[in-house]
Amino acid sequence: MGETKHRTLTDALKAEILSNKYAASRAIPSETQLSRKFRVSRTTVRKALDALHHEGWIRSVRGRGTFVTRQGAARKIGLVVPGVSYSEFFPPIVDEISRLTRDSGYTLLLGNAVDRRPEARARQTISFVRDFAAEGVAGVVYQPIEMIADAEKANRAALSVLDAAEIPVVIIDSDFTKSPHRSGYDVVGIDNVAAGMSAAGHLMSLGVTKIHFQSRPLCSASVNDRRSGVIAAMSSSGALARTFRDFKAEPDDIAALKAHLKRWRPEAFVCGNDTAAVKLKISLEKLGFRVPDDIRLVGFDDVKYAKIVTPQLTTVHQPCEKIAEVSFRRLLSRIADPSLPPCTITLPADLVVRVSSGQPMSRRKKL
Amino acid sequence: MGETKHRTLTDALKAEILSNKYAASRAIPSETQLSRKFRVSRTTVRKALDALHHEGWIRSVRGRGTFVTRQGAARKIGLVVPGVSYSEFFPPIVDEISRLTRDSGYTLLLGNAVDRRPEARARQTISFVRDFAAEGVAGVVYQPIEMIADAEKANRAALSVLDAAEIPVVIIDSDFTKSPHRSGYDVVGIDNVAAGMSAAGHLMSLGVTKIHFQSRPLCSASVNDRRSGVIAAMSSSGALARTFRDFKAEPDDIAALKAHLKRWRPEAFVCGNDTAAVKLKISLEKLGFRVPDDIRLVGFDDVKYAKIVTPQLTTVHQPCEKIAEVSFRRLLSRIADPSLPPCTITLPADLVVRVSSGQPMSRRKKL
DNA sequence: AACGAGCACTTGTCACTACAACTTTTTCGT
DNA sequence: ACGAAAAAGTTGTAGTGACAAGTGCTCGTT
Repeated sequence: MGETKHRTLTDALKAEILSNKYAASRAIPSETQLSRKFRVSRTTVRKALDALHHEGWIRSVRGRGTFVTRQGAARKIGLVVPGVSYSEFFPPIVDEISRLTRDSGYTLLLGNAVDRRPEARARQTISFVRDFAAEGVAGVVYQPIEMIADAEKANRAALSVLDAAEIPVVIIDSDFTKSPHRSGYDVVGIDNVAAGMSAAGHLMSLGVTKIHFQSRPLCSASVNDRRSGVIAAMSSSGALARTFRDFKAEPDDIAALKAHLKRWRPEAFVCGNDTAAVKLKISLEKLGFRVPDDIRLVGFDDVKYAKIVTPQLTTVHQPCEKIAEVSFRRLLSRIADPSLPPCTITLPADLVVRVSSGQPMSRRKKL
Repeated sequence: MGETKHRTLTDALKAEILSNKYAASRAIPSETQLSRKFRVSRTTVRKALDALHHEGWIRSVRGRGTFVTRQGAARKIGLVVPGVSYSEFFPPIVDEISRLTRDSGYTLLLGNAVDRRPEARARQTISFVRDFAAEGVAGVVYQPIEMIADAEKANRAALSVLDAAEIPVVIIDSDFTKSPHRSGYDVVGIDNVAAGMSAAGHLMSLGVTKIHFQSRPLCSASVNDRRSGVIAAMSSSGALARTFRDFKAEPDDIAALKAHLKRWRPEAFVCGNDTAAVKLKISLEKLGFRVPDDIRLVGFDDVKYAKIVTPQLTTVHQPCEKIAEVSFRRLLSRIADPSLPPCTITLPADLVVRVSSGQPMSRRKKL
């Protein structure tokens, strides 16, 4: 089969549309004009146009002409991430979304805020979003701004620009509003509450009772949900609920850690994420505590170095590629039908048991 | 435009395919035969076949002929619900899914287990599922069996029949496994943890501290998640977590209720669902407690009579139509691409504040 | 100046023809 | 009797021609 006339014509027209040759308000050349220009019959032209119509690039009106649709004109997708290099969560997501956009005939615009200071990243994010709206992207995959004082306000400000231009948005990782509130956008990520329950449930099954949760002062909604999951798991076994404590501090704040350990004597820390868990391990060792013999640790995300550090980190795996795939598909669906009800899509997050969570209590006592 | 020749031919062929006129292994009549039979040109026949091909009913092989696809042959959807009449949750879902299946050219097979005894409903469900598999349905929307001792095992048994036949399944309402575990199927429902947080958060904002959670001894995973949400919300304001108590009993178990009230003196009950809340209200009144003056109540689901009973019930609204719509769309997606990763889709569930949750504490004390 | 008829142009539908690419069946030569 | 070639059938591609249905503009009449 290979290259047929109508197929080459389809591709040629796609390329012309992508290069903004045709304004959205004006009609593209008529079927007879196209048949003359490309030296094919009108039948062939119609077959090519049918294909484009089916893929949502154009729409035709009898008597008036054929027009490029909004989606067709702006076959670009924006991806907003606050600093690819600052987390191991994003590189695979960027890779996967790049692949998917290319496969679907879209162009990817990457807005990667790279400033070290979170406030500057917030400002950068807003300027990216403005650019995307000006470029007329068909949709945006958005990772919320975190680690600043009024994160929700900053995210609202950025997304209101896209709302004004009626550009669909899918949020990845987790919503920027604190549970149980919702932002009203689609969200794709893992079930952080369930992840927290898995982490705590594992420790409890080992016989651990005094489980504390470490999180940084300005933490994201996902970390809050993980904390909720830990509490929910512990309270499901009655009395255990009373042994929960928060350790809300930077993981390398040695003084705060020392005071916390002395006062509450935790048996295990569940940390907001793997990065914090590794830092906390270093802090604990500085204070003379060994992991997992004296204090057990569990993290979240399953970053690359989680199985390289000593001891290997027990953590909850974050399926980045699948999150990217699902969020992109969802964005395409929403571009096709903006009236879809906003929903949260969560993917399974499996606990990966390694060394840092330790052995069962009874066995340890025997040694 | 109206009825064109190719459109009537498309519909005629669809009807013929639906009536099992053509075996999947044999080719349907050739284009020239169809053009003679329907007295139209081959151009028109091809246009009709193109449409059917695009909708996934048929596939053609050059030189051999045109064949009905698996999906085309089995354009039936199964809907399994354990007793439409026993809950206000299901009638709107059945209505909506009936409408959507019709609109999409599918036939709906309804498996409605109607026995009063839950164990009998479980057996009925399995026989429905067998019938569906024998009929060769393209997919099943499944509401898990509840209220029996080993519900998870029963659900697994029913769904394994569909797995063996490689029939896609979407579960509505909530998974049949206890959090944080997942069954591995798609799930469409509300975020029950967030709903529980909303309910408790509302009571806390009124100044209530002693919030208890009522649930029946054999409750579903969704009720467990709601309970987790209540606990999570209460523990986020520190000391409050210690005032939580479970009241795990039938809502019309007066003796148990009396003992619970005397021992713990709750200020409010969050109930597993609206039905239980209304029953609990009656029990409370029998014991001389008024709602909301002595005890506040919050339910879940926002059933029809929630705003008819006295006092009107504060509850969390369950968006049944949207759940039906989203689950059906998801099933179609999964039929089209069975390799999609299984995910949980949750929709927003808004708190509806009415009378049963009472006034703010301070104002009440003034009166 | 306002209005309407007509004209030029658009897309949508339909028919017929021709051939290419491929598969299955039949026929014919060995 | 067997195998290869031919024939007959299938879908896929491409062209031509015709008319229907709808839009927008022009020109001429009132």
